Amino acid sequence: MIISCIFSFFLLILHDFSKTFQIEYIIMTLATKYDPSEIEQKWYQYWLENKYFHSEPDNRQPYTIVIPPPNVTGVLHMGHMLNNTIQDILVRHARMTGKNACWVPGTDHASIATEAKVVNKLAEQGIKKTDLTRDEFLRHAWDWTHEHGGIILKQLRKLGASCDWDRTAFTMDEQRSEQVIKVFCDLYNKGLIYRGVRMVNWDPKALTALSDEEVIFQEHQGKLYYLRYEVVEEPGKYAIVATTRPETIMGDTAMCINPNDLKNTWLKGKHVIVPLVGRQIPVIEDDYVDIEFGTGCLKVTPAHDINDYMLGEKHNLPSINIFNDNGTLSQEAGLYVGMDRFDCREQIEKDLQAAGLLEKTENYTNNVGFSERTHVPIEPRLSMQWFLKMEHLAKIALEPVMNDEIRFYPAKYKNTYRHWLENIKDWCISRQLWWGHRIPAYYVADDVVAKYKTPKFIVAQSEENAKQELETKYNVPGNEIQLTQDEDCLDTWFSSWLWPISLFDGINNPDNEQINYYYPTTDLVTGPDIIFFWVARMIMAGYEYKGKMPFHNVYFTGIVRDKLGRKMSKSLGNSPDPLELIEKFGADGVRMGMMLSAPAGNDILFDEALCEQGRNFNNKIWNAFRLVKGWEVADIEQPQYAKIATQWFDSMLSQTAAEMEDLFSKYRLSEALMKIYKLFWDEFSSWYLEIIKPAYQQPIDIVTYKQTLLFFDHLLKLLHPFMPFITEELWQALEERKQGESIMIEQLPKWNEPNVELLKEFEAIKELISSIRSIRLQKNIAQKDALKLECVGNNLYGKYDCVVAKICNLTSIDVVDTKSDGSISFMVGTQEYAIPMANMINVEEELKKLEADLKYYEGFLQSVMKKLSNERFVQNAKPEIVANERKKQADAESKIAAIKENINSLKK
RNA sequence: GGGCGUUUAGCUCAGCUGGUUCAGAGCAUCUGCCUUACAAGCAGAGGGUCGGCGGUUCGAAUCCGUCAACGCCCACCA
Repeated sequence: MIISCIFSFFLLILHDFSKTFQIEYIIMTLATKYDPSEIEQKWYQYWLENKYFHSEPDNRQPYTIVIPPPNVTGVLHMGHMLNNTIQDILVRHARMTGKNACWVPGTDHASIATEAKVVNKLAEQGIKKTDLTRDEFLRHAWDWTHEHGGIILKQLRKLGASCDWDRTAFTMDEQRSEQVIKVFCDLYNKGLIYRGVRMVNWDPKALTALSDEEVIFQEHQGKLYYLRYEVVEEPGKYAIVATTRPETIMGDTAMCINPNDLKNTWLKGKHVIVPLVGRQIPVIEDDYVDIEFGTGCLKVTPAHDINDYMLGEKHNLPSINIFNDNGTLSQEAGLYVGMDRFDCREQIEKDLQAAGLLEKTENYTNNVGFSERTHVPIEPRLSMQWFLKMEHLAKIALEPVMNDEIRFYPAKYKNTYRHWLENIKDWCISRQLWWGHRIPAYYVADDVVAKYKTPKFIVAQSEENAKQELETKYNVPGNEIQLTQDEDCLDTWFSSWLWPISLFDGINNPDNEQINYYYPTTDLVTGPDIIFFWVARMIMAGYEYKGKMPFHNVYFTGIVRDKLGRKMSKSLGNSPDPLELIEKFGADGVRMGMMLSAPAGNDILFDEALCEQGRNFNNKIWNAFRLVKGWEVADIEQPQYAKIATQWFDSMLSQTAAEMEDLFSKYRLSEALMKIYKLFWDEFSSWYLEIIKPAYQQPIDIVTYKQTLLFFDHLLKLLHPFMPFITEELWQALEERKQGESIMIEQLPKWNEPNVELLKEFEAIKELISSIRSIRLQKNIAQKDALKLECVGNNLYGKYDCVVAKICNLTSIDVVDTKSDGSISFMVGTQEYAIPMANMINVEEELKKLEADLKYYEGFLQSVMKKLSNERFVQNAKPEIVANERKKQADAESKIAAIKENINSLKK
């Protein structure tokens, strides 16, 4: 075998040198560093031109993702990068495994956020929203949307996102709007939507009601104020009330004590005077009051606190609304009129102090609700709003997630989901905003209501329909009908929850080909922060309107944080600009950086170093390509080492591909990426290519070459979903390609059955080679100085000799009974090897090493023996475990014997 | 106040139903190399009582209990 290796080596040397220049030319034309900038642009354009992203129903299995629509006027941030990288990987992978993949992009009108942006922009131009009519304002908003809308989608293209852009939708485009309105009417007709006065979360900055989900509770360092309320019936005596909000005393309509509170019994049936205000209010009793808190006296302000509101209802208290909608004090307050609520708090503290009505203050931390969008403290407020009853919808949405019909990755969010659904309250769906879907309720003039006994309003898909209904159902003559549409618009999420259906026109046109083919969608990739806002509600809408789940799987990404674990934020300045990153490391590099540490559900600690690792990997691939394409090919016999290497790598590739497929099915994408990373870098580049690499200026045999190109092709395909650009560039250059070919529409190959025995043996060979390299390093023997290898007793891995000889520059590999004097020996498994080292070994050093080895193995043997001599172990453990221990024992014993022999021979 | 989760090498994380894939991976570190694909690289090496304590078991990173630290979600205590 060695002879045949050497023989082919001579053949190589004898080969014609004339083509050397050509080889060097090819290598020179490719830079040593991969430069992604032009390449990315070029291939994205190519993909678009060839419409590879576009999908239409056919007879293949569909694979569908709907994008979580980013805000229409938003810009790309790191969260989007992560989220969309994952989606693109899934979509590209699906495309390459025979599915008809469709990734539908779009944007969200983001009612409150966009309206705020437009208001700000107008303010910069000196225009106040209140000076504009609704139509005028909306015109500005649309202008703004057209100007900035879709920037974010353009940015996604830089990332390589393979969205079907022909399907780009907007939550407020005509088709989507029509469906939203239709659903509203339908739910109203089903009795699930109602209108009423309720305590809601009021955002005094955006001037709108919010849903419970849009309120974020945060700890807030405040004060607890102890106020003195003089008792009417006992002048000069005071009841002390502890409150965090002294500015609401103008709204007090009672003081409440717990009937079982002995220390406050004296207040029963009495009245107290509200400080500063001077108004008398009754003392009422209710179990709700916590005797231990403060003084046990609670001021009751039914208009401005949800609990006080409930007390007010129960005890029939009047309600005084002391705030305007913007959070300033109203006329009804009587005092501090027009002052902001927080200024008022400060002022009232001073005034109470001055009046001697402030007993004391204490530092106090409490939970304050803030608006998710405007970040101002929420004001609980009584107002007329539209609500959606949730009981029925929650019921139909719970089971499918709990029984894994819809799978959550990671599954821990099932608990969160269940808890929310089981404690759900009705959804406040009206917003006092203009930018959004206007509520399709049409108010009938009062006289008409009286005259024709019509309802006060008609809910209908259009004004026209409402009129018709009045005419036909209530016999109102058309010329008497004057309708005014409700001023409010709908919560943004009331359109988002239809997204997987409305994108395929499934509400308007419930039996169309598109919805029938693409729905239910396959995967949803989103953040756990919108599990209630969006995920749960889409599931509700899915079952309510399609009778089916909206998606089969939900992949929850983590939050992107900086490497110190802090959330990325503008104020911290720790959020890199994604486009700059792409410029610096290439889209493929950044994609890899995102994926390297992004297991589902874990927050990712983003570090530029990860993108650098991604870029370095690109470079590695690039250079491997340069090497392979730089070879000159000759029609010569395939060397044995190359034959073995190709067999081995074929198995390695098949095995890894299978493992990757398994990881994909579990949504463990970062692990799949790590698999292919190691396969390419370690197994392919460091082992395979190094083994088959012809000597300098020698050609490679055609069989090995072709096989290598095939391997390269397969590796690129496995890599493509993660790194679409470089893989396309190299795949196109790998062989002659026709116009219209692309790696992204190629299918993954059918893999061979891996040869497990071969893989196992090859690992031993790697260990052998590493050991020899290690000896070279220790003994400072250059690679060019050839060595001999002796196999003591026998040669277990003889068929790989040509590989070892080539890589390690060995002149011979011989089986010997006793190794040469002055040789260094080592073991690979149970096989002992020796390298003759004429005069080069340091006996003392070797002895030291051997003795350390001996000590280790003796200790190891001892622990094995301890187990084996334990009767209970031998009795209870599974037989194969016991057998394994016995094998360990035998191996250890033979190693110990070999080491002892070595020591003895060295000591001679 | 309730619920969930996390704690394994310097960092980020894998370790399924307890025993050779059990102490792993990538990065970082250290040593030697500008070796003719790649210094954005090559070769080699060193790092951990698996958060603490207790229990179950022949055997525990893995199961149970408990404590601690951190994180997330939910909740109307002024």
